[in-house]
Amino acid sequence: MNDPIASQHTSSSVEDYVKAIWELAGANAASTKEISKRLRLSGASVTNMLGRLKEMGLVNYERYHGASLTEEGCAQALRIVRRHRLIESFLLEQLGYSWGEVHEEAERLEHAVSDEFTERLAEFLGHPARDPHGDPIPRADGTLERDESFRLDEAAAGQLVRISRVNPENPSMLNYLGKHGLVPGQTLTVNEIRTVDGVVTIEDEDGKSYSLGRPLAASLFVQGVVEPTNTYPVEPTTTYPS
Amino acid sequence: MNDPIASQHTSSSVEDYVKAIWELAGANAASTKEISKRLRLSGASVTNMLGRLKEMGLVNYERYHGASLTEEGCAQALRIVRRHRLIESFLLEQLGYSWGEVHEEAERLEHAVSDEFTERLAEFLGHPARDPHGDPIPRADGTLERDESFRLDEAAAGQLVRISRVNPENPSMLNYLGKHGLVPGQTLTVNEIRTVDGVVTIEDEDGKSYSLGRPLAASLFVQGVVEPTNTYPVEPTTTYPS
DNA sequence: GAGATTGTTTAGCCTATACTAATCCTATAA
DNA sequence: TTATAGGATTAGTATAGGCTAAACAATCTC
Repeated sequence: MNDPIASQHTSSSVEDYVKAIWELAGANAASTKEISKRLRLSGASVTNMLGRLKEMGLVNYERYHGASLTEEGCAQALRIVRRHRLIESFLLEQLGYSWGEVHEEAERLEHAVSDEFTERLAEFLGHPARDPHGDPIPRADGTLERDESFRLDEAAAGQLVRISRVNPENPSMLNYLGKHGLVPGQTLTVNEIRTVDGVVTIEDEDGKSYSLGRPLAASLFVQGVVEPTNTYPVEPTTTYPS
Repeated sequence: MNDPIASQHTSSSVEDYVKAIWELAGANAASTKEISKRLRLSGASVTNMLGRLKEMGLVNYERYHGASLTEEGCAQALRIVRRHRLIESFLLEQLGYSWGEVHEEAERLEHAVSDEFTERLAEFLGHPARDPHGDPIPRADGTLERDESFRLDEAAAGQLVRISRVNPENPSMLNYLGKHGLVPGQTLTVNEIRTVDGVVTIEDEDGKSYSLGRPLAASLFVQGVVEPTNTYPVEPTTTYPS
């Protein structure tokens, strides 16, 4: 009577592993230790599951040498990440969740929703390209926007940058940054980078300046912005680009 | 490392049993057979789980005599039903699901969403009192609107009735009824009830008439409507009731 | 190159939840 | 009052996915 008919869903556990490997390593191999730390499981459990994932064709795995995603595993990871980021967008923008609350809920929901739901939600939200943290949302066809951003603490002093995304790992940081308007889209000038302790001093568009400790600075991902030196008048276009 | 901290969620299985018992029996006892049929599980599995549910204090259970919900079990069932019906409302009204698709998705989601999510969703939907099938949505405080409706095939010939809800069990019936506008809120006149084969003939507000076979007629729940004979002008009120 | 350190795997176990087959009750029908 | 049919339970088993403790491999240091 155990009837797996039409179950497009692998188990929640399997999905967690695949996603974790994707987040940890992308196309590279993730070690047992890394995975066990991230999922808060014992190493033994991870070893065990990696064997199973290999059987399923989701990872390449050789003992003592970590695991990397196969093509299929990677596709699966992107499906989960797409679900996750769309759900986060919905929770934040429509249901009024705060940045801190959102992650845990999305973490549970991402294993329960169908592809049907996901695509209808995407439609409902207007097919956003990025979630509220600024992370790109994988597309339904399994492609993912290339991300050119780098950590704020790797910027150069004097550089003009725009916040492209915020590491969603730590809710209290998220809330802090959100409160000060340090959210995706904001433009900042990097005033000083103290390599000794990692403190980064920045100035926002209103001229307010902040000193961010290393953990905060490492949570902010930015892209370089080229200050236009010569501005030519923009030719009027006949159509209105969105 | 198995850490059930702060888990307001009982397992999905437990929730399914509790909900099934509620739907089958309300305050009465449900038999092992009934439960096993509804959940599509073997009788042995059900017996086993009923023992466990009793340990948890969710049901009263004596072997060979079925199980009924305890107060706590009932409260839990109502929480799940509330989640289910709110989710169904959202899927139908906001995401554009059809009546047939909605049930399965809600069935999965109801086990994944938190109370936080549920209440925010209720707010988002404007705190509806009934779901799109016309079923009353249990309130956050655990109370449930009394339902005065009866099955269409138990109406009297000549009676004027209003559809109050539609049994959501059978998707294809739902779709059929929906296509013909036989949805909650519609007013009908019962023309004839053939007790021999259970066929009910009705007439809708536009004068169109339908013959419904027994299964369809038993899926439509209606309330009697009293045709106003004397209409008095309504006194104006000084406050605007919502 | 020999330890020492740290990460990985193996072995053995546990729980939740399902299953089948066999047995046991209960209620109904004669 | 008893036979019997059908529902309920028990016994034994399976699978997924965790765990700990102990053994093992790889790497880093001297």
